[in-house]
Amino acid sequence: MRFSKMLIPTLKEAPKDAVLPSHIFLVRGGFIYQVASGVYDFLPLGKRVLDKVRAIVKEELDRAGCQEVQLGFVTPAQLWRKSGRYEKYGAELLRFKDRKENEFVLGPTHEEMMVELAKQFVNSYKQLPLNLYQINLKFRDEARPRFGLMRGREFLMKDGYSFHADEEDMVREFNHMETTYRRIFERMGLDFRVVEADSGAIGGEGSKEFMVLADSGEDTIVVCEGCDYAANIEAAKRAEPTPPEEAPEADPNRFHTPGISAIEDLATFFFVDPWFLVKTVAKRALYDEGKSEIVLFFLRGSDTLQEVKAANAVGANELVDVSEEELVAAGLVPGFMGPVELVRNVNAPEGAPVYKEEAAVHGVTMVLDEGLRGAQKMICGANEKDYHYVGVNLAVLNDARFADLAQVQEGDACPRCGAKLRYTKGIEVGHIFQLGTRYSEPLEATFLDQNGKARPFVMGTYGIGVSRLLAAVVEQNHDEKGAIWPASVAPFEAVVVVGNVKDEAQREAGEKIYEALRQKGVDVLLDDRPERFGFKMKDFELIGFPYAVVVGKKLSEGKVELVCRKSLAREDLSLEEAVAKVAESVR
RNA sequence: CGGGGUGUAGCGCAGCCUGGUUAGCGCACCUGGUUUGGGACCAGGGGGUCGAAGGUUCAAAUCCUUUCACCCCGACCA
Repeated sequence: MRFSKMLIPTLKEAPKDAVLPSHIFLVRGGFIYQVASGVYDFLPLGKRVLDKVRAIVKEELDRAGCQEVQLGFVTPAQLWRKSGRYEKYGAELLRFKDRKENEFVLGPTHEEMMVELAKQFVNSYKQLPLNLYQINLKFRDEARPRFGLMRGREFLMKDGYSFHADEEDMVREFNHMETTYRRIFERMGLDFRVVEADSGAIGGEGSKEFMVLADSGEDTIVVCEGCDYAANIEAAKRAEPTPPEEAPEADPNRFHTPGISAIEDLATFFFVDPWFLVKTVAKRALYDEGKSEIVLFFLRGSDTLQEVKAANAVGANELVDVSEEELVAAGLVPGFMGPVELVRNVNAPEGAPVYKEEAAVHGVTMVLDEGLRGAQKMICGANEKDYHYVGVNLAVLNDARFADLAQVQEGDACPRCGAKLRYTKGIEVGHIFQLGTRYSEPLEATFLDQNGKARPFVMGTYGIGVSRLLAAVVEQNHDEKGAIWPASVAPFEAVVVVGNVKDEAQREAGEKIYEALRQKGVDVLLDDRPERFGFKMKDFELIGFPYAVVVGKKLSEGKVELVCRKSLAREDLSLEEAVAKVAESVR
């Protein structure tokens, strides 16, 4: 391909709204063009990269035994109603009607459609397991698209779904997919971590995310300095923390704490570490069909509430802030809430302090963090204005509802090896998930087992953000001049730059090298534009082809220059050497 | 969805506050010439419903109203 014939509109200036390097360079390099909020056109260079990424994904999945299909981008609303997601998915689902007033949605993900497909054609355990995938457009009407391809509304995604006769086989495939995904991202030259992820209402260890490490990532992940433990902060665990100091000695008592309710102020007031305080976080939990309730989450004052964990603990779709007025209306005392009277205590041990009668609250659910189980000598709100209890033994609440609610903090100990955990940022490029029968059951997708009994498919689901990968690759491979593509996904593996096209000898040598590289199977571009040398080199650096063979002044000595985009190192070689070296380097 | 901001040539911007001839600049583009190892220079040239609609006025890019789009912070993100 010749540069002079290709539509490659490189820009000297960055678009004013671009912040991330990947966004800036993809636009400046002429890869993509924004047509609407969160919707991008792929120009020739962008399309080439996209196709290469897509090809790698396809190659590895096919090798892993998956079968590619392509489902309709436009999907009937009826299916979504059946699974209950038509309402639940919310505003992100783009709904519309055709001329006959039939309702449709643009597919944001395709569980329903794929389950329907399996239901239609898979009837027997003999047909299992089956792993179907597609690489197709998705549309999610994101509240706030941003960062170029990183968070678009329309995007290319690989979504796969596997069907199994039992849990065990599904887990086997899940692990197989993890291996396959690792290969895919390794081939793209990405530095990534496989992290344990939030598996939502399903729970368990059935969800892993593939995170490309980058400061600009939108997800916070917790990684261990000692072993390979890594988890999304929404799901991260830690070894049981050790108390920071001796527990404060205090007889069980009700203590006057006028106007003091913030954790910090209490810690100062009582001269104790926040570890010994009970923090109460009030939220309104939203459920299906517009139902909601106030939930009080209790945890150590030294911890903060992890909202995803908290939402999962009560099975809520979402947690929102709740106003003081609402709390008061529910019979609560904002600023002085504590678990003691609120959680019914039926097994108070001998010698437990006598607290006042259970507070007159209604419609409130309470959950305690695991870290408070059996905690002793604690200080907590007395559910009375300006009063706290000291010397509280929370063992009295052992029958209460406990869950992991606390957010893992930097410096906490690894749950596996005990080394220190720290935070890093990641871009989610893949997610694999043990679905179970979450969709097959409500959609009545069943098969007949050996005994001729109908059973719902046990499913797994696996996603890769294909267009997002372009952004992730650039985010991790760029310098101040532009992108630096790994050869495996580069729009071209090399460019031959003719320094001055009016110089007949240079032009001819350029053509010769270009042809020789093509003969060797190198995906090469010939920059034959009538531009000055510097201009072309800037474009090479901006676009980020892995190698440039520069035909210029040293041609008179029989030399051309090989420039490595990554190191920017250059070396003088004969024409033949340059061709051989490029061909070898991109393999 | 809450808060803030911006819409003027393909891109980046000035002009608006304080209304007044043909709406300007840089880059890009076209023609000719000189250049040719790090985003060249000279000369000439083309391109704009000033986001849209309505209003005020003798007169609107400029003031008012409505509306649309895009961006930023936050909320949200299978």
